[in-house]
Amino acid sequence: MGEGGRARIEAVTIKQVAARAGVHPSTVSRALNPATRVKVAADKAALVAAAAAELGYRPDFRAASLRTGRSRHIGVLLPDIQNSVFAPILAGATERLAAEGYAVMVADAGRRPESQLAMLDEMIAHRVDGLILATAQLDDPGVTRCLERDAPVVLVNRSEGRSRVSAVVSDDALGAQLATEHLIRLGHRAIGYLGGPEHQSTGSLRRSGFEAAMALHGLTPLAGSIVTTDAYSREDGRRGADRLLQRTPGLTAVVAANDLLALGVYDALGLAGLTCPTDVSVVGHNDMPLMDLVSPPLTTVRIDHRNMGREAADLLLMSIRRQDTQMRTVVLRPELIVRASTAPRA
Amino acid sequence: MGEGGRARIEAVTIKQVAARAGVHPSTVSRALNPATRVKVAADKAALVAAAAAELGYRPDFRAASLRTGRSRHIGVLLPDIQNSVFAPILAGATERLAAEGYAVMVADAGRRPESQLAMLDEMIAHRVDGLILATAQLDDPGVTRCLERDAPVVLVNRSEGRSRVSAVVSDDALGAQLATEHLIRLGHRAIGYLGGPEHQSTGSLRRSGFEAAMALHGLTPLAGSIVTTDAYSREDGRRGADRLLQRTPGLTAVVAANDLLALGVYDALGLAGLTCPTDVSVVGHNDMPLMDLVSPPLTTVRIDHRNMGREAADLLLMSIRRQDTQMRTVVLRPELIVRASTAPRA
DNA sequence: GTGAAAGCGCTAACAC
DNA sequence: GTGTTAGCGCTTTCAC
Repeated sequence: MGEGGRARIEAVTIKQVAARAGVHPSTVSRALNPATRVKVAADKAALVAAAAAELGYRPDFRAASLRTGRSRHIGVLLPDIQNSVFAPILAGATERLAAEGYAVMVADAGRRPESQLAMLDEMIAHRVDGLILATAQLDDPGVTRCLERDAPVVLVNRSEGRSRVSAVVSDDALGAQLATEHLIRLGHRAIGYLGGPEHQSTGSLRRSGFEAAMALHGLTPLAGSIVTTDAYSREDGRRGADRLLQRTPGLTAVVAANDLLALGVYDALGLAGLTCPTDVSVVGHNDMPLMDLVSPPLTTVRIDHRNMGREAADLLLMSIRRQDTQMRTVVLRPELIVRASTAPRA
Repeated sequence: MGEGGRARIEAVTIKQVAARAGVHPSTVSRALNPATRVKVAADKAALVAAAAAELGYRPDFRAASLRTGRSRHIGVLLPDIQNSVFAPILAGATERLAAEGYAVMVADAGRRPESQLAMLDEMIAHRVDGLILATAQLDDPGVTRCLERDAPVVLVNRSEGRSRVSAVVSDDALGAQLATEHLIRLGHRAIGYLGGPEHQSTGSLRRSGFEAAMALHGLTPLAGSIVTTDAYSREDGRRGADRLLQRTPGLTAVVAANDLLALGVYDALGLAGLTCPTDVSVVGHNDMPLMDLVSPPLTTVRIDHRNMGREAADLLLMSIRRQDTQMRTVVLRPELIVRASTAPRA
């Protein structure tokens, strides 16, 4: 590659195009920008277009950005790229953003707030025009930082406690309620709950949904039948389910706050010599890919994460363009997907 | 947010820091850059650091980039963000890249070469310092474009036919061979092959591996027992397996070029009233997440995709830094993971 | 060791 | 409608 110098992407400048077309650089700029093309004579515009095409000219967005103050970059902060919940969110967001000419900077920020803040600062240093955060906690320092920096920001999947910024989330309480009522309808009474981190909206709201559904049907959770975990992982799910089974032996069903946790319940049941759904019914949350293929196929609550990503991008673009300065929360409706991990109480 | 103007991330400039510290902007630049810090007096450096911290100064990478010619952006082109093979690749790459101070621009480029080229051009317009392509075909126009543009590029997961650029791939032929020999060892003779797209290295090499293994053991594939698909999807897998079962009724085992295709084989077997592994053994390729939980747990070939992403990032960084101008191909060793989808021939 | 000055490639306000 | 000019925020060569 190249002639031995430092590796660098070759660049044709606006000046070279101008020289070739025999016009001034600003005319080239105007001719190439759809918004200002009307200001330039048709024949010159054609000349410019031809010259640009011949030279393979691509405007330098960095330079334009420096001048206009808009980078056409959006930062997306994810807690875990490999968690399959976030892939469709990212896909939905990039779909919308790319269509609008925005480039997407992605960071795998991890679970620790400090590392999340560091990556957020990094993105701000790259002068992104706005941010989509999938990392929010109920009280989130990243949101505070964005507010300080006056950076347009939208939360996705998880919301904040005090609603300081726009967010796109699923109705997590409703989802957990649908899951719980499905079990109640199947005759279950001794229903355990395996929750996620309580400092995240998903963890807290889904638990509320479970409790609300139980109360609504005059049921009181048995002592020790609500367990929360530190993270949404299969391993944490297994450990949590172990505790649940040990503390509350009579359980005939478990509502898990997340599919990964539900798979952990499968693991724990297997280890305890129990069978799902014969001995214990299990419901998950998210409807991750392949949940129809695990054994038994998981009854769960489907969330349209791809659409969630799209909506978040739309909200962010509106806020960047100030078409709408309004803070708003979009709540998507989840759907119960009944499969074979739930059965009538024996 | 803000005082009603257009949304914009507030910026503290080097000038403001200089004014506050009572020094010249160039001194601030030198003091803040680790490489040039030695050139500035310790007391002034401390003054600058304090001023920068107080103001919350973050250098504008775009401006620096314009000046230095290096954007510290890397573009990653994926054919499908939602395919779980690419998430760990992206995670591994961002891990390395972020550690080295590079921001990652990601694009979901789709399967069509035209859209891939368009997104590639977009990234080049953003003046990325280099590119990681997970989209490569055996004859890839994107690679040609990068070469024309003199853009540092590394392929990941899929390689090119003529090796024009560096790549990090799994030994796909070996993987398919391991899978096939495992079946042969179990006594299977009538082994079918369900392949992926032939214009991709994975599709072509895995098929060769299958054929090589068969030949090595004196076996000849039955007529019609090799079928290829247009895409690595569960649905294409089901259709392909239908054809396979119909054309070659006596098959007792199937090597699939990919886990998704293998799951499609499960679907087709179910539809045909056959059972895996009792009637037909199945082997996949990739060891996607959850393949241990599907029913039956899938015997497959594990590839360390996260490490693949890391290695690709490393190779790219070396090429950008010209520490090593060498074109090189890193071939990772895959590993056979035996689970319950394969059994001795009945 | 530090300041002055130029300039990366572009856009936009201004002149004509 | 087109050219001129200035400048976005930074780095880096050149003086001193």
